[in-house]
Amino acid sequence: MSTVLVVDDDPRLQRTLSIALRAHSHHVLTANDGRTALAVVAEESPDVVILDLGLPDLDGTEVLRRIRQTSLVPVIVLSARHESDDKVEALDLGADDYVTKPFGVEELLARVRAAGRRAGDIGRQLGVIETSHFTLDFAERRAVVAGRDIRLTPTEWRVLEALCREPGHLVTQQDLLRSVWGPSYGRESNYLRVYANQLRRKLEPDPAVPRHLITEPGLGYRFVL
Amino acid sequence: MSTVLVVDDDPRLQRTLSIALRAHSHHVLTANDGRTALAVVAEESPDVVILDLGLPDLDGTEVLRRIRQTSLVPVIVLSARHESDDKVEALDLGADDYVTKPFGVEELLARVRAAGRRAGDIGRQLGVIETSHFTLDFAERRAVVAGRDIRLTPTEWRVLEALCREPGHLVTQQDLLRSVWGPSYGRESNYLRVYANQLRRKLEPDPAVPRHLITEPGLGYRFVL
DNA sequence: CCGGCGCGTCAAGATCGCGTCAAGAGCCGT
DNA sequence: ACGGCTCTTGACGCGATCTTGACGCGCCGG
Repeated sequence: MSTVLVVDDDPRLQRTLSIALRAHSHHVLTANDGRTALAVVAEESPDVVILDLGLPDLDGTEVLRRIRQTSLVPVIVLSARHESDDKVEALDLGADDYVTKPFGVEELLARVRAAGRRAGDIGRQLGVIETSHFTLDFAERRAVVAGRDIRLTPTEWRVLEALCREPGHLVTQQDLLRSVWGPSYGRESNYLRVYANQLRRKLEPDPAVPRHLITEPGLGYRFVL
Repeated sequence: MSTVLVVDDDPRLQRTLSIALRAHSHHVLTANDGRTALAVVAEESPDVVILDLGLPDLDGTEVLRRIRQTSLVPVIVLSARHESDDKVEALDLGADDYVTKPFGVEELLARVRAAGRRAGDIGRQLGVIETSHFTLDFAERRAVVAGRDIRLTPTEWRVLEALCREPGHLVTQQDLLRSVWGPSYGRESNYLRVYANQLRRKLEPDPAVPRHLITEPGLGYRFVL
């Protein structure tokens, strides 16, 4: 399914994890120290990294920092229970999750799946969305409506992204506001009405009778292909 | 996913909680004292509030009381004291959960998830309800009756939610009124008759002979599949 | 047979949410 | 500094939705 890099200097733990991960059909890479880990991340670009903070050569947080300089790969940090400061630091540096030892293998597997899923969701670019009337290329930021190139503003693109992540699904006003304008905009405002209007004018065949950008009164909007 | 407000005057605890919550992909807002907390609740309408009772300016219970004057947001109360009086008082004032310090971060995270679920995703838990004649998708707010998409109003959905929580079971008029129109509407009124009527017209094969939305005279209504 | 009670039905008025417009502020490149 | 493009914000009208009151009908007990 996915490639997981296990970074740990304890051969026993490494072995246990490898077996468990392979049993769940992950591809497993291993590294015993920080330098090797960095090399493997660079060479193989794994989908998930499991990183023990207690390493022989480099400090675990240092490894994490360097990984983050070049990669957004999800990192799950392992640490002994008492090193809570490390934990805090690791998460600040961009770890995606932490697990304190001792831990159950099942728990770790669940977190690997979760991390992979989160990354996949983020990484999954919207690519191209096509309807009978217009085409949206999110990667290129190009919109073609009825054969003509149309300019959309940055905010319009972001609204569309939030709506098109799951075509056909309802997106609540709150979700829309938060993913476009940030967490603080949880309440109603004119934004959505104005931008829904704007988008309909630019995209819909007949803005007065929306076919793709559907409003769900009191709830939010739905984008249908 | 959801926005959590952490109200605590201990910077260390605040930091730990923030990091843990962010690691589980919540948005985090913080407040060091009661006044700020009230302002943030009013301005940002978070999805969950974690409230420490020991605050510098206002008494924690007072903060809770004022939050409840304007908002139904789920509140999880933290307290160092083992005094059960506080616990009782807090729960009376409308706290949704109560955690005594010291506590495990995982435990708190679980309670945040639980609180968020109770409050936000009421519809989502119901999933899809299907009968021989119509299908209701509460998450997507879609109703298909005899193969056709039917539009239901927000209040109609809320009534259906209350009815469908336990298909086949009797739901009393009081329960219905309370869960749709709020705690103050314990008394009889026309609401239920009007909306039962409305729903039957939209959903029943023959509104004159209800097969799914059954009246229990003097008691309430029953939804049967 | 009669009267009360509870439910179904209807319709009118009040209210709410959305679409629309436009003015002004902020930002950027020139 | 200037001009153009965006974003923000307030105002307004309209249609959908909610609320409320009135009325009729059937059931049940007196």
